[in-house]
Amino acid sequence: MKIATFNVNSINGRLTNLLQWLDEARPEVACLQEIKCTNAAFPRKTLEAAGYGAVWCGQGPHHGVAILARDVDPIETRRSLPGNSADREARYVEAAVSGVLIGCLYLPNGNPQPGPKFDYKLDWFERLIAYAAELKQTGAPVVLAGDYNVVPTDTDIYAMRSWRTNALVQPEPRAAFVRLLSLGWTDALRKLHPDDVMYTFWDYLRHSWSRDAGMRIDHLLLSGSLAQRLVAAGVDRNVRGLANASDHAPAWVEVRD
DNA sequence: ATGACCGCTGGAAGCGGA
Repeated sequence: MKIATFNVNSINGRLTNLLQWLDEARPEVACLQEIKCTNAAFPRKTLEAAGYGAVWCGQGPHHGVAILARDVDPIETRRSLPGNSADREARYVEAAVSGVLIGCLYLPNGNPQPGPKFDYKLDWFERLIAYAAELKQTGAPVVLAGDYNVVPTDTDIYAMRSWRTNALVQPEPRAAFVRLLSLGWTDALRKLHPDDVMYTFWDYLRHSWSRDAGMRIDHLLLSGSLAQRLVAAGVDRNVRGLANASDHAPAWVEVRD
């Protein structure tokens, strides 16, 4: 079973790229972030024609998440992260697919920092950690996949010089990421590729793609029972180099059925 | 490196992104 995560940066603006990637990579599950559309504007029929059922949580011009599943309809289990009923941003959706619980998340960017947006990021992270602890205790096979907006270590970024004050590399979110892992979650790409450069994002600015000035901010975290089934993990880098590309590339894991 | 690049809304220029 192949499970992928892909920040598409507008699902309707990226539909051709998305369909081409689905056709080539053929993931059983695809977690999407930044779909940037209302619930009504989600391209359900087009994806269905391509063989993918979907659940989605849209919001209009920003944010928005979705889970696609090949040949089946995902069974929606959540459409927000618990812990703050006043939080209206569309950043979490969850569904069961073929016996695996899929959490698709879009963690707040947090810039500029310090400031209210950074506080919101850290608060959201705390809620995620609390909920991840609950999920872990169930013992169910779970993947928490998405755009975490955290560069875990300095080896996950091409250079620190121009990013040192950026919210993506600050000690607080990095410590939160470590704390999340320490609950018993496995960073799948790092587990199988401990020393490799595995960037998932290249800024549109400064010719970042052609210089390979990237960073790893999209992650797939596996619960214990799912981590034991992990057989492969990677990044579909080529997707970033295509015409009209998102600034992110898909990351994926393969787990034994 | 004050900058750039992209997508959205609205129908210009500003916001959000990372």
